[in-house]
Amino acid sequence: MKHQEAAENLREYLKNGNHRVTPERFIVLDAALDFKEHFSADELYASMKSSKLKVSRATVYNTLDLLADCSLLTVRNFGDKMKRYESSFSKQSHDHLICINCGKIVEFTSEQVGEIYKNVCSKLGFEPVNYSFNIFAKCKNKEKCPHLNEK
Amino acid sequence: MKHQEAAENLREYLKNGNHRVTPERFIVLDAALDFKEHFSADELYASMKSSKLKVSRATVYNTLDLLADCSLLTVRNFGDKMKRYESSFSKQSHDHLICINCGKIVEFTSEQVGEIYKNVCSKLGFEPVNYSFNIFAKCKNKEKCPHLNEK
DNA sequence: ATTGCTGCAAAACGTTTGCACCTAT
DNA sequence: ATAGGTGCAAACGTTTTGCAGCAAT
Repeated sequence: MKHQEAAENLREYLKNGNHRVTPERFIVLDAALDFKEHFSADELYASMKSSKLKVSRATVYNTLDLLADCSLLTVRNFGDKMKRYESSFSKQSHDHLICINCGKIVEFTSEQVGEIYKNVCSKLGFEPVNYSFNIFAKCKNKEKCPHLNEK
Repeated sequence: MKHQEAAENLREYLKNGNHRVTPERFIVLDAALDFKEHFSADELYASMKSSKLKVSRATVYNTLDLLADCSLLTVRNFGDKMKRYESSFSKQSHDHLICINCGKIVEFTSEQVGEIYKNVCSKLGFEPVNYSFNIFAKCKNKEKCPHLNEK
């Protein structure tokens, strides 16, 4: 258990929610928090598989939902068909710019967006839950795009 | 051909891009622009089918991509697995708030978001292409959510 | 005549589900 | 003892693809 604090949070959440405290859930948590950057459920599953961590695909998917529910992971949607997850720890809140040449994801922060988010909710009479702000853009010199030839 | 101006744009785009000017493409265009609000590819296909418009599913999917490429349609992604499209005409640019109780989509406008979008791109050295700003929220009184029992 | 487009069905893809077994409570 | 979770494979829903025939150029 590399991520003690997160594990404590998870344990708490499980107990309060009539969920069982199973070893698989902590294995997935550890693997997810180890994953640098954003990952999809299947990427995590594949990575765990190759690390000989024996948790089924269904459990990985289920557990990721759970970890998102208890805010240990944040869900991201970059316009393709896969959900992405990222650790909620160790990083201030941020948004994403996706390069449409190469798929590279650049993170940026803007406090203003968070304010707009709250203002819109209060103006429309909704309780804020979450928001997603993604920018799609391309390098100004297409040829220079550092990742253009990666995929 | 109900949407003359759009059809002209499409014809232009097709000719410039080594695409053929086929009747199917204009049928899909018309149906798409007739569709109020946001729609998925399959919703449009189903609706066209029940209107006896005989265009295959593959052609609907291909044509929607094409129409998005030439900016007659705008692509939206609301965090579920389906892409949504909407007419780029007749509406000022806007963003979306999605009710997580009922799925209802509320549109709002904020000029500030557009500015942030451009600023971030120029600061990071990217050419702006597009952005998506989605707010996920819920009605303050869950019981009152007008669409809660719809699905 | 060429080559891109269409329609159809089949495949692909990420994700969810059904079910029998297991295990935390 | 009993929900709830797990693993596996099969199903799912959306989208893409392969291919033979067709039609715009």
